[in-house]
Amino acid sequence: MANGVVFHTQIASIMEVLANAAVAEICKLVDDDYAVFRLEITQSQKENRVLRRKLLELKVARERAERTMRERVLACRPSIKILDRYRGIARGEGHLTGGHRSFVKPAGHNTLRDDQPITVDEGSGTSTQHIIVIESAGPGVKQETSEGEENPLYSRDPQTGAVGAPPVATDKPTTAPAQPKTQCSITEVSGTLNAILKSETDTETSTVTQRLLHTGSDQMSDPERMGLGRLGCPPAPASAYVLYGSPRTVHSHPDSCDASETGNDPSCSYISEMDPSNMPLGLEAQTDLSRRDWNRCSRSVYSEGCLYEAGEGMAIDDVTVKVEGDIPPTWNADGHLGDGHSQGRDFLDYRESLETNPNVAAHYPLHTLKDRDPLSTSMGPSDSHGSILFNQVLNSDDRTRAQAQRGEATSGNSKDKRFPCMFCNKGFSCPQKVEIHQRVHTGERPYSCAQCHMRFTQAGNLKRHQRVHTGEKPYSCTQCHMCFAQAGHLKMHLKVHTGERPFTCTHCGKRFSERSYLRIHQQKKHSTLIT
DNA sequence: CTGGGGACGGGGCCC
DNA sequence: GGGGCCCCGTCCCCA
Repeated sequence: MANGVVFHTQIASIMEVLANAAVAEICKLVDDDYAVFRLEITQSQKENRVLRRKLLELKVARERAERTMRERVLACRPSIKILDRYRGIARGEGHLTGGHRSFVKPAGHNTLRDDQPITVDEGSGTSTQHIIVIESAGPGVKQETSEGEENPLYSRDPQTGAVGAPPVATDKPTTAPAQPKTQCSITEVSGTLNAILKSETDTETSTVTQRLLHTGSDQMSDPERMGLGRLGCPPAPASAYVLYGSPRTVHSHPDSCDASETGNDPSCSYISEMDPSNMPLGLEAQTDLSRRDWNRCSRSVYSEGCLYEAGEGMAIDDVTVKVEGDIPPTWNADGHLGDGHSQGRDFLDYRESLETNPNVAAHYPLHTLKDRDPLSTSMGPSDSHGSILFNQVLNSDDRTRAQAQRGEATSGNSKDKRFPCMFCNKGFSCPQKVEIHQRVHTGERPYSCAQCHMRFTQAGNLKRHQRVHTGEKPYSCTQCHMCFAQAGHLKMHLKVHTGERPFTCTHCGKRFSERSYLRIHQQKKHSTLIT
């Protein structure tokens, strides 16, 4: 019995020894493998660093090459290239996902420091290779007209008012006598270019966005006050326009590229730094004559609306475009600085106008625009309403384009419609029609509802709108007891009773009472669009 | 399907 | 008679 106990004890001891030996062996193996593994990790990390460095070098080289290429392209066709992208965006071909934007910062605005580059996504939004900076600074000067058609108003010295004073421009191309009339001349009447698209190298300006501050006070010429005054509003249509912007001068100049290569494209616009002290431009410098001419010549072309994005850090209170020469009034704006919610329609691009509209090149003889007394001249700041209006402008631009695609727009060459829109070349029978139509482009809404302050481009639309407040529904259905505020709605409603469905889907044969229903159906069911 | 608004053409009135 | 101006009707889009 005792022997059995001893035997078991010995067995247990042996087992313990063996177990310890096994554990020790395992630990040794693990340690060895761990050391090897650590060594491999270290080597891999070193390789990763090397590869990363190489990748960075390649990326930098690629950026440099692309930048060089882009600069060359901009040197030839500065306006078109960048705005091509904007047009794509405006048409929904692109989407602003927080990168591809234009920035407009007012003078004295602290949120964006001068010369502070803003990296924006460009093109497909997959890379951030270039920088577009739209600058806005203090008062400056832009006085330029196309060679040979100098307008005394436009050539007026902003300080002295002297007619015919040469531009302050210093670039040779500006004064090149060989400058043909077809070269673009981005002209601003009384002020300066407020915003420019500038290449990263700060050597070339590709296009311009102009901005006017519309104010009713002649004293509001101080740049700082102007900047703060953005929260004000253009109080009256007849008041003067004041422009504030960068102390730079943009020159049109003979294209450095082969003229035949550029064709009808606008020439390059170069920017040169000017001494702000030498060119103070305030409203005081403008003569009454210039103001009158400004209003007379171009009032209907420009926006009087206030477009604001309250609290968004950026406001587009008054988008005004003046173009003389072959370049279209191209502008774009994004009221959402950095919020990542920009939609493609937040851009407005009239570049297309240039491609088809020779009238842009010349001053369209707009009829004298009387200072009408709209039902309400309230043009005050409208917080979010401004963005709504802005989008409506853009939407209407798309709509106009869609109508043109359906052949509803006329070319303006017709004898009966010999008054073309200087933006889209659509022809109208009389200048008043053109004026109304151009509000589509300018965003001007002179008719304001006293009840809700909604604004309209046409008096009739305001009148129709006011039925919303009055509850008037003068159009009643004879088949039922329904009443409508619009005749068109009654007409549409009657189709319910008649069963009329004139719009047929070409794919499935389903019929609809309205074109919009058919369009929605085809989009959903057939993924196609009707034109 | 309804309701609201954008845009345009046509017609009448006045100068 | 022609042009400017205004009003109205209409079509259309979109929510």
